[in-house]
Amino acid sequence: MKWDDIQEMPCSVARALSIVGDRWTLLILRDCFMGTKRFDKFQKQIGLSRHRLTDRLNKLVDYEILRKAPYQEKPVRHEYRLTRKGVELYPVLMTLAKWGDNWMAGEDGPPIEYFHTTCGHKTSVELCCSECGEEINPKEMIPKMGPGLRALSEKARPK
Amino acid sequence: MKWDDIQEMPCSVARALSIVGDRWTLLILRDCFMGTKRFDKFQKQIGLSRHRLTDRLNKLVDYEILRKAPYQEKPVRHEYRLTRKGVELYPVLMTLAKWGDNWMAGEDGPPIEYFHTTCGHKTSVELCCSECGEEINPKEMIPKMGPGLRALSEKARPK
DNA sequence: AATAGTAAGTTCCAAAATAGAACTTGTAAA
DNA sequence: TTTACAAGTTCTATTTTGGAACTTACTATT
Repeated sequence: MKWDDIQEMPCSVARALSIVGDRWTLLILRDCFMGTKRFDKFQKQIGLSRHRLTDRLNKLVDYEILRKAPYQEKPVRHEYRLTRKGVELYPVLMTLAKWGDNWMAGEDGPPIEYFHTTCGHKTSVELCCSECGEEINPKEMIPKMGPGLRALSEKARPK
Repeated sequence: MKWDDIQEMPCSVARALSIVGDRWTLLILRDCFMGTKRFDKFQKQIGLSRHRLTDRLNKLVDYEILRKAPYQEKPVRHEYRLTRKGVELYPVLMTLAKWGDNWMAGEDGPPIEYFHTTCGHKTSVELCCSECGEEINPKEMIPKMGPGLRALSEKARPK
């Protein structure tokens, strides 16, 4: 199985990972959420090769997760900004960060803490049900075949 | 920057990605949450090479995200089960799935839908503040230096 | 006018990671 | 005796990556 084939899987996790599931992309997006916008900043903060960075940024632009916006003429220079599609990856990064805080932080504690300006408290994120608002326990979630899968299986045996 | 160095970064996202940030690991864990436990099942469902699968499963066992449990003697066969540390990656997978549903599903709609047995509704997941319960908007979250980073900067200039 | 600096890349090559197929081990069933 | 199964291991060709040097288009400094 080649990496590009992952995108064809009828699975939203696989499809998402086909874009962000490599070594660097989520680190680039983490930096975006911290305000980084320019090529050199990404390169210094993340420490990946310029070659790879070019690649990844282009891919993110192709998929409309970032967009290039000129910030000067002569010579033209662009910065990379999150689109709405990109901003909506925030929960992925925050849940990763929370897991890292809980399981990888060592005895010094988490490197970063978060404050929720809306309520004024030091906070952490929780995954909640959109309907009842309760925190989600994996055992209480039942996956069922959705329209995407049904459409596929109908194409497979067309009557 | 080599991939193994990522783990040393004072960033919980980077540390988490040093374990789960490769092409296959999160797909393996997705299958775990769907109930897959055995080598051959993983291999067939994901389509990665046996070699890679061996590697990734061992890594997940080393990091105590999965553990091996014997399910027969003669010959001894093991299955792979999520530990608590592993189960706590559920929010990462669900936020990825939600993003994939929203942005990668095509016109047939999401392949899988979820039902929350606790409240009985078809649901999707939301990221909420642990303190006030409101849904989180990235702009309302302020990152501040935490104890992990402070400890580091004190080691850097000892007095 | 010459030199250095900056931002955003591109080119090149050696090294590392991967895919896919074949092989191995221990066992049971036909 | 042959076939099948589960869970790997070994092998080689291919792909991806890291890192350093180079490029382009400008601005600032000497």
